[in-house]
Amino acid sequence: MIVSTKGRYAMRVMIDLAQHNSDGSIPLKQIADRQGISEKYLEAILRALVENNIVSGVRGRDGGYSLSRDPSELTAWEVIFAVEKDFYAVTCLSPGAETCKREKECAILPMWKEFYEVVKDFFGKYTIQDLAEGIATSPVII
Amino acid sequence: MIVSTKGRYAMRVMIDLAQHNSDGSIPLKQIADRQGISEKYLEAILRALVENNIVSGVRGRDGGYSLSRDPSELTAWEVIFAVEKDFYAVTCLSPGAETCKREKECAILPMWKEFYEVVKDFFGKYTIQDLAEGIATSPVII
DNA sequence: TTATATCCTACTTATTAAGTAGGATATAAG
DNA sequence: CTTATATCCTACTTAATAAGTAGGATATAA
Repeated sequence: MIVSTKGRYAMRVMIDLAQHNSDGSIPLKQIADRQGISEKYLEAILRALVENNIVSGVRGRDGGYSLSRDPSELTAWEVIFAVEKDFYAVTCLSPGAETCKREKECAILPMWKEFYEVVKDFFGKYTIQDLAEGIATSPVII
Repeated sequence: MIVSTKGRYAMRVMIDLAQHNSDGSIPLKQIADRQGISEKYLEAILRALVENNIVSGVRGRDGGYSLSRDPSELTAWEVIFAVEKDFYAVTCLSPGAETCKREKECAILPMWKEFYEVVKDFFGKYTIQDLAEGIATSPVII
């Protein structure tokens, strides 16, 4: 599977938060109940989103989570990239990877590089607002 | 990582076979040596390719592997899809998945569906011949 | 002070990726 | 018909990641 449960859940949480964007901070428990996701697992996902400045968390009574920017300013790419482990095409392109000896003569590396850009652009063009409003159906699909 | 070592190796094997396409059947050992990949691991990858009618294997003396079609008729998509476990966007779209209860009201499913098509089209437009000839650099990358 | 939250560290378990071992089967040549 | 050379096939092992859990520290409004 290209996108794991973590990425999938993260997207659902974002849509959920967007749909309750005017309600102030939403407690984790509420989201978990609505989405049918384990509280503890959701907590880990939300932490990754907080660390990447995608949502902001407020502690204590009346606390909870909310989008850190307007949903029209947040893209699916940011969300997926924040929670998926190494969302690069191949290991060769991961920042942590040691430089490959075959790199210069590698006939396929340009394809992998382009693929990363294509994926980034694809998810980058979907804003959370679009998705929350249900405008995900694209004319590209036949 | 979106594409695993298996998919990466499979692509390298295909390029290798394309570059030795006129030499008849190429023994596994030769490919493994050239590509620096473990023989036994390569064997598993080649089996998947054989099962998907992408390469054909000939047993016995003077045996080996060769492309089952002209490299211009083989795409990166076929190769990657054959060796990667479940190369779908999300579990919801895997043929083995039970039908999701939220499917009708799911705001994100159309995006996942479109993503699968985008990935398929992207790798589908690269033929093994293109890659073997080193025509992978695309004007799309800046 | 207390109830309600998020934050943080450290686990456990399941699944997949990655790699290995050894024998069965086919085939061309001597 | 024997032998060397291959692929085929089943079944492992080990490492890494995904998925989920537990429990306490910290912050905050009433």
